[in-house]
Amino acid sequence: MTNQIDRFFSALSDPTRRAVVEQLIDGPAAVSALHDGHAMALPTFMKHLKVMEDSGLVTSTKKGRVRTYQMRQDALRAGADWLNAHRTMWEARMDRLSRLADHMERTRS
Amino acid sequence: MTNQIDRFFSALSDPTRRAVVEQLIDGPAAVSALHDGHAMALPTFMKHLKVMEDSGLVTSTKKGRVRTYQMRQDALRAGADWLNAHRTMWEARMDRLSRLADHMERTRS
DNA sequence: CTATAAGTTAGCTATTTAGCTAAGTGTCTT
DNA sequence: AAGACACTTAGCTAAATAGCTAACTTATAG
Repeated sequence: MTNQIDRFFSALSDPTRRAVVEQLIDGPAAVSALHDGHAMALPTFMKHLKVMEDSGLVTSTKKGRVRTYQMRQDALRAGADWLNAHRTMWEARMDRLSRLADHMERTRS
Repeated sequence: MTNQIDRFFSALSDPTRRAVVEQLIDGPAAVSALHDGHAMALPTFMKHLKVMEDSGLVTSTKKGRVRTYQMRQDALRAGADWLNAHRTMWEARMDRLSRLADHMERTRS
């Protein structure tokens, strides 16, 4: 039942996974390079990578014994769009409210 | 250990909770008004509201027997900022790469 | 050809999450 | 004062998540 945007936000709700995004923005990297510096067992870390891949954030390809992860094109688009759209609606509403307050201020008996 | 941004993304990873955000953008609403149309028991629904309040997305106040929820000022800001910043970095990198590819194209023997 | 390196798979535990029902607490309304 | 209304609390279950170790597979290096 959980759809893509659920998985997207869920993937970003963990600091380990956000760190991976930040690292991958600088370019593709192998599992062990990504794992470096994370104080957790490799299989645990690999579960995070799987979550990220399932969420559409990243893709991976294997060559020889090394698997390389990379950001996916437009990975951050859908979530950013959702947030920007809703933030815009919210700010528009705040605007209307403050204009209304202004008006009531100016026209008070 | 889970920090505010974890909770923020986690709160938005559920469709029920995103629907509540959308409803609250139109203005504050009482628990039962928010609950309307969601096919789940009220206590279950209230847990979602608690998650949202803990995440900093919304606040609530109680007057008489009615509790009213409202969007919090700048609720969507932190998450939108994170995403926009990272998307920008990513797109800048893509730009550099495509300029590089161009250059190699033009200077090939 | 053996050893090491890079992942992977399997299987376990603890915690969190999402759902439920039943019963309780105040606050209106009549 | 009684009943209805709007939550709230308590306590349960099932499934998902995050972590671990141990053992396995497949490349590459020597």
